[in-house]
Parts: sequence; structure tokens; C-alpha cells
Amino acid sequence: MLSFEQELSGYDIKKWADWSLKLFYWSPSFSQIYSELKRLEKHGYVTSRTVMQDDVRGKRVYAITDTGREAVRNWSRTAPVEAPVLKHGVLLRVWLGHLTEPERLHEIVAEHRDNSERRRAEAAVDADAAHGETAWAYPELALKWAERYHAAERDLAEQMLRDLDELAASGRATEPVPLPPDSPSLAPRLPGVPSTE
Amino acid sequence: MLSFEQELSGYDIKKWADWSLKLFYWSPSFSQIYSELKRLEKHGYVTSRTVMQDDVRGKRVYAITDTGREAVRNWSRTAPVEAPVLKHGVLLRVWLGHLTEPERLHEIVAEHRDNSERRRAEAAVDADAAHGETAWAYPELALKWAERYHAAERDLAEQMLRDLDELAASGRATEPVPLPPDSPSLAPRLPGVPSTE
DNA sequence: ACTAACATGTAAAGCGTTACATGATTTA
DNA sequence: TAAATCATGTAACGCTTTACATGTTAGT
Repeated sequence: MLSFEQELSGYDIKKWADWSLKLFYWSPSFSQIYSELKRLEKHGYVTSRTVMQDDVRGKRVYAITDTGREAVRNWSRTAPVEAPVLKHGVLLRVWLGHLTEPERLHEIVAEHRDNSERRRAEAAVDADAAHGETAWAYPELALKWAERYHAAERDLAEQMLRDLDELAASGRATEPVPLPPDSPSLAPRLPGVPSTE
Repeated sequence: MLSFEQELSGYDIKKWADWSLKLFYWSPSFSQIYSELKRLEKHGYVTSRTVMQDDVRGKRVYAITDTGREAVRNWSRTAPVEAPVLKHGVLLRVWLGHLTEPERLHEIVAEHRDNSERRRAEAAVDADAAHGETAWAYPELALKWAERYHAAERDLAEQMLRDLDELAASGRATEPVPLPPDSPSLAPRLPGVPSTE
């Protein structure tokens, strides 16, 4: 984020991340940002200085160095293209549909659809705000992508609701599923079991 | 996964997860699966027994208990509907487009589009395999969703390629972006900086 | 004979969050 | 005057992976 050449404090970075980056990437906690900035400074990727706002209160702002610019540039150009990390709790619960009453499952997916529409609208507003300024050309593209992504997510949820209704109507729905075929044929991925440690 | 009522070993679970769950959820490592199974057993959510295949080699298979079924059922019905976790490295690199040559950025997105189509086809095959058996009704829905999701991801990448080309043609592309507006207006999310610790 | 797959685990390390702690400034 | 926001940080904990370690069985 510092590669945009603005001096930023840890607090700034968190606000910025929450505001726009979260639409296609997660937002780290304050504590991680503060410790990561220190680590980056230790490695010479950023420098910091204290800015006094009035006489007494100061804040620490960070700026990228040539080394840091080189490193992130190199990363962005040469890192392998990996699959996006997705952990879709709602889909996991559909996959485990045999555990839940069909009406409740419907509710869960409907809520996800509504949330997706909200996120789409958010992205649209942000993309609009980015429009025009040349400096924000790429962020604008990313935000437009996010707008379409969340629209797709919303539509996919809508389609799932139809599929769920159809399954319920067909009567093949609720039974606590018996044995899976002996081949290792049908497998999804483990969530974090709510740790009642 | 044990709620499907089949006895499974840690190894089985990993294979199953890699095979099908990874299309909408991540796949934990072997070591996490083995330690998590022990933790679940400690809490009474699963039981295990050793199955002898020949005289000498055995493997440990796990089965869900009533307590475990109750716990996962309860989780699935009552857990809050949260935003899916997404960490989209490719989009992050578009957002940071000022760091990369337009041609290279194009390559990266094109590779992602191709990968998405591969994953879509995978999901289609799996969804087909699940078709018919009532026990797999919900997994089939999830896999169909995954097929559509990855098709959307592919189309979104295609659209991004067009946007990128347009930006390049307009000449507003490469400059190492100057200052962002003073408002905390445009912010995406921090990746893991390649730790050259 | 070799390689891949089966099968299970430990140890170390890194990633990331929550809870806690502190204190100033701004807004209602 | 109370609450929200600005601002920074530490400590504890949990999640997750990688590397290591070991040995068997099945296929080429």
C-alpha cells in the first residue's frame, strides 16, 4: 500500500484496507499491521518518522524505500499465479445440508445473497469515487471487478435458493445421509470446528 | 465430513478434501487433520478404532459420536452468516498495476482465466459423479454452485483483460502513481509480503 | 529395482486474531 | 460529560503449514 507513494501510519493503513481492499482481499488486524511495519523497517523496505500534529501528540508515518519498491515490484511481476484462497462457510453448510432443516438452510443462503448485494453496492460506490483520477486507474479496475464479482455471488445465491427449493419439493431432502460410495469419490473441505476448547 | 456417517481415516479425509471440498473451501494439511482428529476425540466428538488390513498393518478410522453430530448440527444451523474469506492474489496485483508492465499484467490475468476454466471443468465432472445418489444431493448442489462460480471467475478475468487493454490503449497506464487524495478514500488489503526473513 | 501411493505422526515456525492496556482529541 | 475516534502497542493464544521422520504396499 505504501507503493502508492503516500506516507501512511499504521492506523491509516488499517482504515484504507477496511474501506476498499476488503472487497477482494482480507483486512489484517491493527496489531498485525503495526508489527509488520516494524518488520518491514527492520529489513529496510520502509522508513518511518514521527509527525507532530500539535506540540505533544505525534504519530509515526511510514514511507517505502527504493529497496522496498524493488521488492514489491519484483513480487508482483514474478510471483506464481495461485488459486485465490476461498473459505465459503455458506457453501460448506449447503454441502452439509443433511444437518439442517431445509427452511433454515434457505434462510442462511438468502442472508448471504442480501449481504452480497450490499457488498456489490459498496464496491460500486468506491469504484465511482476512484473514477477520473489517473493515479487510481488500477484500483478502479479492481473495484469494478469487485462490483461484478459480488453481483455474481448474489446471483449464484439466488440460483442456489431455486435449487434448494427444487430439492425440497422433490422430497429427496432431509434424511441424515447414509453411507457414501466406497470409492474416495465425493470430498469437500473441513471447516474449523467451533472450538469449545 | 464424518457427519456423512462413513468411518474415515485421516488419510481418507485429506484425499476427499483435496478432491472435492477444495472447490469452495481450502484443504488442510495432513498434519492438521491428524492433530484435529485427536482433539475431536479428546472432546468426545469422534471415536476411533484400528482396522487391520492384513495381519501387521493397521489404520485408525474415525466415526462421529452423538455428541459430535449434535455439535456440528448445531454449528451449521446457528453459526452467523459471515462473509466468505477471499484472498485474491491476482486482483491484488491488478490493484497494484502501477508496479507491473501492462503486458506482464495481461499474462497474469490470462493465466488466471485459464486456471478458472480448468477448475470449472473439474467441478462439472465431480457434480456429474454425484448425480443420482440421494445421499449426495447436497454435495451435488454445492458442486454445481462451484461450477458456476468458476465459470463466473473465468468471465470476470476475460472482462478484466478487456479493461486492461483499454487502459493501456488510453495511455493512462504505467506511471508509478503519485499521491493519493488526502481523504482515506481508496483502500485495498495488504498481502503477505514475501518474507525474506 | 524404483517410484508412487498408502499411512501416521512430531517439531518448529510462521501467520493472524483477540484481549488487554493506555491515553488524547473530537463530537454529541 | 460521555462516547466515539485517533493512535499505538504487548501478550496470549489459536490456526496452519513445512520440514522431518518412518515404514509398507502396489504398480511399472
